[in-house]
Amino acid sequence: MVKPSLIEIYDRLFAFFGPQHWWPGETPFEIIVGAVLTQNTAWTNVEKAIANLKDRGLLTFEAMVTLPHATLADLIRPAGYFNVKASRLHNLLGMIQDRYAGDLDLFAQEELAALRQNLLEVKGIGPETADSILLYAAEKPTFVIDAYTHRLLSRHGLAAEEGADYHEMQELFMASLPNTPALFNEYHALIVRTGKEFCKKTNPRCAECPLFETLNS
DNA sequence: CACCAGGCAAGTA
DNA sequence: TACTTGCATGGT
Repeated sequence: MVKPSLIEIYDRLFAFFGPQHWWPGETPFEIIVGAVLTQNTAWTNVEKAIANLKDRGLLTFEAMVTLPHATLADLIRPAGYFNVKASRLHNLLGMIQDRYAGDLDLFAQEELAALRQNLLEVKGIGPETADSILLYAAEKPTFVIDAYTHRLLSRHGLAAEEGADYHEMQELFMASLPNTPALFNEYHALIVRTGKEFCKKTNPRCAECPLFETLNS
């Protein structure tokens, strides 16, 4: 098997699926909330939690930052890990309140490296959640590595080994592609789309995947 | 019924 | 450093 380049993989996925219009959220604030809620959780469950907040008019920074823990936890219950995630959301909103006066425009104007550092200092925000927020809510040029990306690199023999860590995989993408937010946005979205559609453990459809022939050529 | 889903932190050796 | 475990709901 010949190892495909990351550019070739992108081209095949884009040709097959077309633009994905990510993140599936309407505002930067909704994207930030969704990024925490989707941690190790199916997106369909996140949608229910977001709807609970939205239906009550509580999907705003001001409302959520002051919501009692128990109330917030109850509203986001469908997303799972609700006690943990309520704390994580409050930790994150607290940091944005303290450092950026609760102003997401100000937040998004911060420099990439400093913003990433500030996000990672929040308890409950790891590299993937931080990068998702940076890329999709603040449009910073950073690449998101998630479980689907890990499987993709591993399956195509592109990961260093089974033990390739987050930073290594991120470097692989960022060293081989133009560092533009629009490209990183589309590429990650396409990887998730492909993973959901063709790589599920239950009912896999590998042979129909746009990367199948590349993989077996 | 068992397994899985767009992580992360804390504990153990 | 390298595992292991807790956190939890809803779909298949």
